[in-house]
Amino acid sequence: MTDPISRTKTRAAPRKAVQPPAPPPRPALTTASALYLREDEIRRGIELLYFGYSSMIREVDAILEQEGFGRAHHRALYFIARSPGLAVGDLLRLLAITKQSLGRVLGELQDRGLVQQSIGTQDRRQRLLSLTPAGAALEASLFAELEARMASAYGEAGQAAVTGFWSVLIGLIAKADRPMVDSLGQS
Amino acid sequence: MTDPISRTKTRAAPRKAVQPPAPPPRPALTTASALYLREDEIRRGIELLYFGYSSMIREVDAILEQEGFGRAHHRALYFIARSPGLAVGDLLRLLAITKQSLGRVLGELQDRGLVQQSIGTQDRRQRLLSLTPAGAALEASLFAELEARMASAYGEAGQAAVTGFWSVLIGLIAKADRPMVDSLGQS
DNA sequence: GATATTGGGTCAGTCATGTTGACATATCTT
DNA sequence: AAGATATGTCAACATGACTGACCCAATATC
Repeated sequence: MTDPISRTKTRAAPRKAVQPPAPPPRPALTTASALYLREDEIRRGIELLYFGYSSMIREVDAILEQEGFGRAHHRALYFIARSPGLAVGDLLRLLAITKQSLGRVLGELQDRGLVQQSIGTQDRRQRLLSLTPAGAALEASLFAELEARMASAYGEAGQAAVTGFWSVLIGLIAKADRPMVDSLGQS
Repeated sequence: MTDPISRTKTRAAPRKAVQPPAPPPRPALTTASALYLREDEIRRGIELLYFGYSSMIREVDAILEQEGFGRAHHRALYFIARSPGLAVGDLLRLLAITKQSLGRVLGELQDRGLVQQSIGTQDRRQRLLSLTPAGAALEASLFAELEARMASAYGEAGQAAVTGFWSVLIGLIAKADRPMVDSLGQS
């Protein structure tokens, strides 16, 4: 029993502590230094995106928990608020989840009287989603939190920074998906 | 049974389709128009952040799935790669999850031979985390995907935009958390 | 007009990742 | 010596994803 790696043992077997690893082999400052600089810039972007998103959503999570909802409910509320009359299929494409997953969330929102459906006018198979007054009120309170954070960040950074912020994010989105995102504004 | 709202019924009761909602009451173009403009800018930021993050992570998810891992494993790998010798407690603070959640993830990574621990030099209670060569290889392949996306977005947007991108994201992070994020670079 | 496709809904089971709460052990601090 | 800290572990549970298999109604196609 020299190297207890397996996790299948019934009673816990502590994982071995090894020798401290050799320090990472930092290259001499030659032609490679530009590449290292670039890697750091990339990593910084990844990290800021991760922590920025987490921070923005944190307070919203707290409100949602009080209401007995989760982020999934919020995303549905958000996009329905953004594009009233959205069809179920369009919402599915935006969220990129399965019909079954969305079905549960949407069902709960309808049963709580926050979301309602109407029958499509051109295509009667469609179900067009909209918020009830209660749904609009909840969405507004959630949006207010996001807005406060975002407006403060915009203000700190300035208008030019906001433009840059947008354009980098657009660049991250696959070209095929960009029309979908762009069309959210004007409905 | 006019309004089958309850979800407690055994057999499905279809939710009612209501009258199409009145069109949203857009205000006349008075003093409020500046506010509406601002709301749209805020919503655009929220959406781009959501879709940008999703898009960036998408291909990484595919690789992880092949390996039988999830995003949680990736986050651990990422931060250990970023700050070799990171203590468990520091990783917990970065991820903002519970010890038990991290324990499972870290255990799996160790059992698969991707992560190893060593005993802290100043404080022998600490367990310092580092990647094995296999772990470093997997992390590198995941990073390569993120890097490709991010570098392309940086390139499309230009250096000035990248600076703006960073500064808005920093603004989103609570001031108390900023030192933690900043310290990732120089370890 | 018959048939195929599409939009939406539902049941059932599974998985990944988070949570509380309670304890155990080794090490550091006072 | 006593208490605080860093880490690990067991157990039970919640959420929100997933796959797969069906169903109905309405539209499109041949």
